Amino acid sequence: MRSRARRGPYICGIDAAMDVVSGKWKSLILWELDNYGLRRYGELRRGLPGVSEKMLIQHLREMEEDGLIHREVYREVPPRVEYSLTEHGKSLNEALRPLGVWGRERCERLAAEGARVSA
Amino acid sequence: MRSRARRGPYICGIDAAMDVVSGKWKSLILWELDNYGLRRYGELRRGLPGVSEKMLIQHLREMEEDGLIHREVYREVPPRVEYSLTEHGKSLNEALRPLGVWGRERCERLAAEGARVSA
DNA sequence: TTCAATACTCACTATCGGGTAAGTATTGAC
DNA sequence: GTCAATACTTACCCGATAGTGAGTATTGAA
Repeated sequence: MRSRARRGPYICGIDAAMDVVSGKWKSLILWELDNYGLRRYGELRRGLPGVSEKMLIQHLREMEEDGLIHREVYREVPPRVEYSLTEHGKSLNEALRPLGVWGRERCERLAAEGARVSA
Repeated sequence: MRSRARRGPYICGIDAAMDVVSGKWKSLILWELDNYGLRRYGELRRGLPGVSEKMLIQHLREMEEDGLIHREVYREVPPRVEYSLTEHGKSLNEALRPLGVWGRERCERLAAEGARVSA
């Protein structure tokens, strides 16, 4: 299998950041973990409606490998695994904030356009 | 053909911004146009070593449709077409800046790691 | 004995982004 | 008549990304 080929060389900072954050659910995982602090696998799955189990663990593994999140396993039955953000994950989330603001403004523009069109 | 299906609905601002900026060369195109102000098609192609003509115009068309760039055609022979950033494009570039900084720090971390490993 | 609960793991398939390479249109210079 | 220069356009292919659905391991409860 082995996804994850990149990890550089990168042509610029944006490229390096994108490599880590590109993936259908990664920014949402980042947001969930930032919002809740600590999240079990099943909680994440239920918190991201539509995510497949395969993609969820694949993304979690890659983000762990990239040093964005921490994975804590409790040897219990039934098993318990808790995910949280590392410092790098937190700072990435901060760095994404302006982009989120820009995106929300874009949404508003699109909504306004749509309203004008459908009027 | 028709790429470009999204344009919402988006689940959050990051999602909306990512939809617009995801594409192998888009952030670089943004940077080129921000850096030079005005850029012809051929200049962009030469400024982005490795880009294929197909991907370049595809990205340019999508970015124009998304309101990020302006396309000015001069009816001359041989033809001349100049691209530039719109206000939205400029603000997107601003919003991407912290991400670029984060990415550069990540590059430095990776380099340090690599140095330690190869030592 | 069977089931529930949790967190995966695996095989198969489909879709999409991107690469390659050739072709188009226009007109002035040679 | 042919070529150069520019900005595309088109057809075909490939690999990466993502979806589907079934299977695994453990142990306490019913």
